[in-house]
Amino acid sequence: MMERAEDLRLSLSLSSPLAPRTHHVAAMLFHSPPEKRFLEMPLLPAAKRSEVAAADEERAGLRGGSDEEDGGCGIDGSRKKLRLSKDQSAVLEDSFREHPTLNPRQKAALAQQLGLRPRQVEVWFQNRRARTKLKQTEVDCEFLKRCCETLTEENRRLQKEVQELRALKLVSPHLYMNMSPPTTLTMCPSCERVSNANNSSSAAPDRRGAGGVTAAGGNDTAADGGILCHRPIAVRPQQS
DNA sequence: ATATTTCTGGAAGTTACGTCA
DNA sequence: TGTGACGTAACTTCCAGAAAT
Repeated sequence: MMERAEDLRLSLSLSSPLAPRTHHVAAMLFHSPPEKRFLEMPLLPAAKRSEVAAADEERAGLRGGSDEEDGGCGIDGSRKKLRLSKDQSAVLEDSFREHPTLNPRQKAALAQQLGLRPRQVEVWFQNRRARTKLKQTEVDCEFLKRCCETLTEENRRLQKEVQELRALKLVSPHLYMNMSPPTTLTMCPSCERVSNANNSSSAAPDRRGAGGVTAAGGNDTAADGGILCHRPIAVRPQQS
């Protein structure tokens, strides 16, 4: 069904330029036998090189026996990067949707099915998880940005309301005391509990007691421009 | 049963290649 | 034709949990 990896690499340069850019297969540095890799990474400390050699030997068991000769590095040690075919990408995507992480058995089966080395399948899944996470982070970031904008706007509106009430209190205290309380419903941004200024025993209980605070009392709610948490913003003026 | 070492696999970050505008 | 941006395969390093000693 699938071409062998060698064939894919062979067909790389012949592949259609219209093919999606996501379809790559890499001929990896990892392909090279350990001795060759040491020549290719002279800057690696000796201790590190033996570590890599150990890892190579360890992983060799996972690889097919024909991997030695198809190392992806040129004579100059440069990496070659090849494309996955459409079919390979589709299969990998399907598999990823089913289970974003693979156990060794699944990895080996998938590798065999696609004509890739298990290591390539492993890398593809690692990168795919990273891309998914990055995308999700972007989405979350966008969502939080919108939340922030909404709250900023709400805060601005409430501050204006407080200013108006203060002004009213100064100009006509009698009217201020007799006015019906604001009907604004307020949601705490952190706990999302809604409080109704007309009902102090609303969904968000005010732990500071029944008295509440006056809008002009210099409390630490919207009047100060702070974050509103568990505190009703619009409160009934205290009756004297 | 507990402590230490080794192994294993994933996340995060980086490098480098191939493609396209 | 050269170049920079971009996507992504492959790599390195670090870490946590499991397995072995």
